[in-house]
Amino acid sequence: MAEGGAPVTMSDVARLAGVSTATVSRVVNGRYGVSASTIAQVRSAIERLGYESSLVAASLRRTRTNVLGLVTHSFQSYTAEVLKGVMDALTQSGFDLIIYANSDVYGTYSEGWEQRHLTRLSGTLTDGCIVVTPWGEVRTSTPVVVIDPVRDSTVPSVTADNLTGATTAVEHLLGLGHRRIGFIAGRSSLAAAWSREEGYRKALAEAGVPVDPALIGRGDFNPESAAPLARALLERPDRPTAIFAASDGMALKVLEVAKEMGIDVPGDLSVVGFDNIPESALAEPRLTTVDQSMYRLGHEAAHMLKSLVTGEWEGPRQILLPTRLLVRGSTAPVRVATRP
Amino acid sequence: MAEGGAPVTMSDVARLAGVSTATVSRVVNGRYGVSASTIAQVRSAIERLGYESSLVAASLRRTRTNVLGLVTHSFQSYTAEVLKGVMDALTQSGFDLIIYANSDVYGTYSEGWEQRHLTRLSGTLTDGCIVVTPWGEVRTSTPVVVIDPVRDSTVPSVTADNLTGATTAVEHLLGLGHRRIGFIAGRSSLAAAWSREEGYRKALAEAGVPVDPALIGRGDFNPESAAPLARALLERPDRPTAIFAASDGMALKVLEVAKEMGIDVPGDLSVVGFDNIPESALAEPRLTTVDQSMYRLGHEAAHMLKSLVTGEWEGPRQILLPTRLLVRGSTAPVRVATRP
DNA sequence: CCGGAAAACGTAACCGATAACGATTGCAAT
DNA sequence: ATTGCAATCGTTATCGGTTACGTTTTCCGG
Repeated sequence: MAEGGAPVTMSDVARLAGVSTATVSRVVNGRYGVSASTIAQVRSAIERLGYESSLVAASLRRTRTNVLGLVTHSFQSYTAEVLKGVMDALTQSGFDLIIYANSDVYGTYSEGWEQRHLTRLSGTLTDGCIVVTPWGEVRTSTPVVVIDPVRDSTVPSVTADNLTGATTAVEHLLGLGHRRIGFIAGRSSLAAAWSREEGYRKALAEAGVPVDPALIGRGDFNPESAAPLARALLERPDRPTAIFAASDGMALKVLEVAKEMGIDVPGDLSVVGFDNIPESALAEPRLTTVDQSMYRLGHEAAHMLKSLVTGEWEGPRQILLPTRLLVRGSTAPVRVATRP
Repeated sequence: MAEGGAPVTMSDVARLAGVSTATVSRVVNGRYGVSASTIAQVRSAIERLGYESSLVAASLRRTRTNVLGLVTHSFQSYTAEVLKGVMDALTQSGFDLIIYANSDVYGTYSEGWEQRHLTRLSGTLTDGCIVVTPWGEVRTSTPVVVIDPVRDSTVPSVTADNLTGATTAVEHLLGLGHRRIGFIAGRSSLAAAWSREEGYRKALAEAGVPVDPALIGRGDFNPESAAPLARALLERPDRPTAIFAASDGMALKVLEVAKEMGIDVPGDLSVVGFDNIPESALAEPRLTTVDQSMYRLGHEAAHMLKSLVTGEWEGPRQILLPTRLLVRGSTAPVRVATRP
């Protein structure tokens, strides 16, 4: 290794090879119009100096950069899954990936982060971007695919089928005999949160169970927001026999609160989450949840963005991916009615 | 949202505000020498147009960009932990983070990836870079901190105390009465792999147990590489009663092979891993392993890089972080000797 | 009312590369 | 020996900002 001095630029190569920078550029990009001997000269100079072209300078002038961007507000465990899916979709595609994360108030949702990140990247650096779970709308001059968009968004997006997933989850609880089913909602501006609530209402409606507004708590997907809501639900005299939380993070908080309050899960309370984050399989009891494959979300989003950039996208601009109910240890048949 | 046309540039702002781009630049960067009224004009124009400065263009001319880079060859679950640590260390620090990943042969170690990624970023885009588990040496013109460097590297680095960790792991096995302890090594060019092997040898030496070369298999940290090695070890007539694998990925493979061969873990065979990846807690039986906090590795690396960039680093350039043995279900006392 | 310094602002070079265009060269056809 | 057409290569403008430097304006005290 060498903590080498100034970075070697294209003009360094040009000088050593005795040609102009234009020629070096042509060689680097394999363009037509350079003689074999000149190519050899330039290549040898590049080799000697250890030159590598600057992504920044190139992207400033070029229209296409063959780099896709991804912006996210934080790195949770599911983010890694998304990234894996994205990378697998990009393998051998010729597109590299740049992920941008800014440093103010990491982990919390500062208004407009997606827009700031996006404009930082999309000016010239990237040909298009994937935005993971934005907090608001996004506008850009290059193609964008959103994973988990906001409600009523018309931006190209990839989402899990939250409606069906939530419906199935609640049907599972109904099938176990539960009738008083609490719900902890996510931030309603997000399409995912809204659909999950719709699924909850739909399943109840189809089973002829009236929706009790008192059993619905309004969280924001942040696990911390769920604790007081769970407590409030469980302290009610007519407390629910089951709780469906709109995210695993919040569901795990429910488990925690129940344990604190001495409520046995799944004996006294059944709990269902949504997402299937890795931690949910580690919980005690293991959490019943709706699996949305983050890997697939990332994979599809990357595939779609790639095609959008090259202009060969034919399919729909809003993709819905199936979900799957994972029945684990946190749900059980309701106890024989103890009501008067 | 709006799929707006061309991105708005600084000269657009200048034109609307009736000033030169130099003045806009001064306002944007809060530099001295602009009257209050002009500042207001420019700000209003920026607001109206929704202008945001291009990271690319700025970084080309500027020396400092306040962006740090990170390069990794793939996104495993531990990568997310590292990233969390990095981001937490960067919160409110004024440094943003850019992660670069290229698309050829994702997941496999193509020679020299770290160097390619690095030069893509370090030309002008970033002030410094973190490299996660490189495959070879790295040279750059900007500061670099390596997580898990190669052997005998002099680059600033952050590493877990692999030697002590491995020693402790083997001592744990010795304490359970094991004497024939197999070892599956990692790729020896990496410092981590080498130290873990040293720890193995050291613990045996201190216990007066001779090292049997036949009990050492040479893997490369890739889980797949461990399967045939484990099989070979376990098919021996004098097979080991315990196996220490240099990584959890490989240790999990050992569990798999043992199950295939009908060998009971931990009854007939004890297994210890290294890393404490999330999956190891999910295995059946749960894997005893040495925890190296990926979060802390990332956190320390980011902290160090930040200080190196600002030139205020005082501490050592090679940091060693403590490890912790997690005793779980895959280890048990050795069965009474069945030897003749 | 004037001189002069400081404040405010514009001009132009520049960062490292690419693209459009023009200039030069070589070789075959006329 | 000219002409014509490619192939080859250099020159220059440009991308979107930043910055050194020069010019103009403002605002004092004398």
